[in-house]
Amino acid sequence: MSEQEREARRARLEALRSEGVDPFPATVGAWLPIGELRERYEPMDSESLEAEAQSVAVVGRIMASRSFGKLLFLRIVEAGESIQVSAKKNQLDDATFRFIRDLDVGDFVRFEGNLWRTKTDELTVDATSVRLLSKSLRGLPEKWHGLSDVEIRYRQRYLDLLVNEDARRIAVVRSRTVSAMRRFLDARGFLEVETPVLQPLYGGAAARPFTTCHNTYDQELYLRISDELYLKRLVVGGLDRVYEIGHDFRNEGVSRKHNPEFTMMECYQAYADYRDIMELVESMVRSIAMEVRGTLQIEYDGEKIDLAGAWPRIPLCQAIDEATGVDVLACEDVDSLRAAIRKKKLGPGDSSTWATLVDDLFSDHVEPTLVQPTFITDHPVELSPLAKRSQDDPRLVERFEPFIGAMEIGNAFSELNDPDDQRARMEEQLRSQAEGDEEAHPVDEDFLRALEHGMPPTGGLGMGIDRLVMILADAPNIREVILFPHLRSEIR
RNA sequence: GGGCGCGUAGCUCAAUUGGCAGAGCAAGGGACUCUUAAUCCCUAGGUUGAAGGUUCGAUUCCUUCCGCGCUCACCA
Repeated sequence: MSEQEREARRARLEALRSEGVDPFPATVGAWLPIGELRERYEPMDSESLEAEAQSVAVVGRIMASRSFGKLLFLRIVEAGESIQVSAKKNQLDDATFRFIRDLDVGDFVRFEGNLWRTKTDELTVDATSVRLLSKSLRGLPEKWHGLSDVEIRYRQRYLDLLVNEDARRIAVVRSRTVSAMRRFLDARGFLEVETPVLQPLYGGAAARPFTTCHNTYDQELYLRISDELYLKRLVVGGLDRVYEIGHDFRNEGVSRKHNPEFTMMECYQAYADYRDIMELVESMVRSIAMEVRGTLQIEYDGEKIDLAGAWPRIPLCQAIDEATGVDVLACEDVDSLRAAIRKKKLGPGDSSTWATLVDDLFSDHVEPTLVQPTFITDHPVELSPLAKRSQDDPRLVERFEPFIGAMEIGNAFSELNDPDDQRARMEEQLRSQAEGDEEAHPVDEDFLRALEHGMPPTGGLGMGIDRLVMILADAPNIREVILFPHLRSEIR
């Protein structure tokens, strides 16, 4: 039973206490990082180590132990680096030897000792003294097969991180991705800002929000679905280049690509348009990939992906035409487009509006093919209430979405700064909301007032950090790149 | 939310047609001074996710519920 091992460990804990040993001491004492130790001593052979005869101190968590009666080998890990520790009965007093022998896998310890090499040439710290740093009361998952139960891996991520190298690797890739992104944006003169998560009105994306309530103000609030409208207010206020990295919350289903709470980077650049932002995305992804992976040729889901160079720019309607033979721009209304879809036998075409039919065609026939980095540009205006109209075709907007690995990793446009057009589009959204579209935006009068004060021509970008990390870490599921992904409550 | 699948010891997995729930690792005891999945001997460890039902008998068949996965819908 699970109790069995825990009782044994508790018994040892009590035994230590009764001997006057603090199982959870406050101080550690000086120690040498294992990584540094390896760097310094790995090149040295047995004789030079012996000649050096210098005592070292290491700390770490015991991950394995093997006993030969009068000789013990332990493996300790600290900061992802590990080293072997030996304890020899004939070189230690009885109490110290017994103390080391009775340590459990999982305990944190500090050893002092001398370096030597075993018969198999392994660099090893031969312990001369030991100090317990923290007692572990539960065993680690199995050492050979490891931990593969997906539910435990997500719920008890600390175990996953301890025993599965890949979990640790992905966490590192994620951290480095975010810091590389910050460095890139900072270097381009962007200012990192923070805007409200709790908002009286939500907007900036097509999604249903989470709702909450402020008790003392008796005020209904929404967890933000995007940062967009606040960041644009800052551009109105003269912060010409701003970005924010934070969580957005969308009250929708979960999938391989969707977590209800996810990390978004949004940036806005005044005096720029969506073409400038395309250049920014190409440069940023290249820069991050070089820092994180050291190469622009990566593999995702078994496909080789080349992040170098300029990415193809394909207008959305053209991409649909090429994939399906349906020229959506030639179909003036819902009915003619639906007729064209049925004529090509591309499915029922049961969405209710022209724009959503276009969206469906794209999702079904184009998106799965966008494995190499690609910009899909010039979306229908109905799908993009916050983007500026295209100069060439008023039915389209200056917008693009970068795709990698058949996954949309961002969304960008020349920001709509005409307050009257913006008002008209928001009111259009209101009408579709009345018709049952639960994801339509409400009208944000405060935002419209800001636009009336004047916003410079601005290019804006939102990028899904989780998905970018999936690409860079070659992770097939968004839950692998989120340390604590959303799961149903364990306790009902 | 729909469909399909899964849930057995701390971990990884077995269990014939419905017929006494088992192994390896981990744990406890013992042997062992060169292991790195150490080896060898012994021991203990289970409400088979939960609750019902069918049956002489259920891990196995049925129903409901809980959780997880895949998938569709939703969703950028």
